[in-house]
Amino acid sequence: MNTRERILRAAGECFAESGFDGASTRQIAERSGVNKALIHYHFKTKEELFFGVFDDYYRRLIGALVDSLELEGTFEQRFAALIDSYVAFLAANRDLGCVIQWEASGGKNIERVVAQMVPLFQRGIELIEERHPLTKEGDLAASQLLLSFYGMIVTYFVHTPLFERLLGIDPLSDDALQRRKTHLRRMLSITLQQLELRPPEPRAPSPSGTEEEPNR
Amino acid sequence: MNTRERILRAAGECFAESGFDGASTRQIAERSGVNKALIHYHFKTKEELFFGVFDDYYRRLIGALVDSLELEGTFEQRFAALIDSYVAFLAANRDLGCVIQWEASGGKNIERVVAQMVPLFQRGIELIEERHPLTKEGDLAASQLLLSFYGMIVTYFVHTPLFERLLGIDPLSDDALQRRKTHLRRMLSITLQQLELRPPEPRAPSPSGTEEEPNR
DNA sequence: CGAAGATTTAGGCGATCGGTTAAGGCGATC
DNA sequence: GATCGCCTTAACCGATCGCCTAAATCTTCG
Repeated sequence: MNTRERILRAAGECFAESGFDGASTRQIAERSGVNKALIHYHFKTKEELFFGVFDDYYRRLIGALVDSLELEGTFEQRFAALIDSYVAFLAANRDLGCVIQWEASGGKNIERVVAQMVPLFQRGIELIEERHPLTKEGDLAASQLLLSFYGMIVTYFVHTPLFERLLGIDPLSDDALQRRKTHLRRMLSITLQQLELRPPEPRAPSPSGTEEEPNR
Repeated sequence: MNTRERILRAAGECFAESGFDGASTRQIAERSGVNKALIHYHFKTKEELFFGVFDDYYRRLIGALVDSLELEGTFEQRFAALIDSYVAFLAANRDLGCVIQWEASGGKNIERVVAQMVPLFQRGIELIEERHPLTKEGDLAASQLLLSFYGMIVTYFVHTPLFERLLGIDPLSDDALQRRKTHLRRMLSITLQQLELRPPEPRAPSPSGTEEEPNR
């Protein structure tokens, strides 16, 4: 492993543990076993080092997700494959998942997260609405569903240290990961099952609002 | 508002934005409009200031959740009330939600998070298993369900800056919050609906495990 | 009032921060 | 062997960090 990769790897760990401000270049240098000045040689500034970690992460994440999107099968099978890919990727790159969490929650590099995530999310919303027109509005709107499954997945990995003490097991063990995947597939299954039906209990007290936009 | 409270409020904002290491006492002093040395007068160290923010947060959160747990009604109504309480609390205290996120993801104060969260989660698991024996194992285990709803809720608020650009609306507006609550209630409804049935597809190859404990 | 205690202030401490500098190794090319 | 370009090193810079000290100000009460 060359110097640049060793720095990137150590930087990912440090940024995940302490955030951008909290991680110091000296700490990153020490963990990667290189001289401190080498960080500023390979990456001009600490910020560009962060971008290096960040872009490398999204390059690999998007690669993994796109691969799973191209699989054949029913909608549910493809969506389940997407979930599995995300889970597998985060299980192998938890540090980087934490970095995104830091930035998405209001870091100064939020625009860089947005630029990567927005196309992914909008493609997901299109896919869902295309297959299930009921998700264009209502309490199972595609955007709400995506946010929910996104939250179910990432929280499991970001909060791993908490859940480890909570459940008394290692949430990243093969066994626990398999159970989490099975649960998520089941949640997907019962959600899609609802979308095959008309809304069962139209409690919404909006008698006039019955406008419909067929395809727009 | 006295000095101590102003410091606590500003500290919560700074810790949420930059993490424990990234937030500086000078920044906190400036934002709260007090002299820098006053922070070390009212709170001996930066760490104790953090604990002050942290404990104050959990004191109020647990108070809000316990209140909702004492409401009358069906299991679904009480669970929905719990979700609503959590959503309302995070909507009003997003900063502090981010602080917990930082620590739960591996901060140095993880033990303090664990001490507060474990009793809450275990009480939740007990309540679910007591009402729905099916959740004692399988792909809708109570722990998995709690983790999922926890993730659906907290991610919405921690990732608010991301979702704001994603959806083109303010996720903390009354309208958006109401829609999120409605969605979460619907997700709860269709999940509990599954628990009223025998597992529809008993793929689990455990034919012997049919023990039942009626009330215990 | 005046003593006593609580609160607030300016200023400075050593340590660490991100980043720079100038001087080496070191292999490839001529 | 000399030269060049890439990589690495120790030493150092000004700025900022958490924290402390001593004096000033405010509050309380006999």
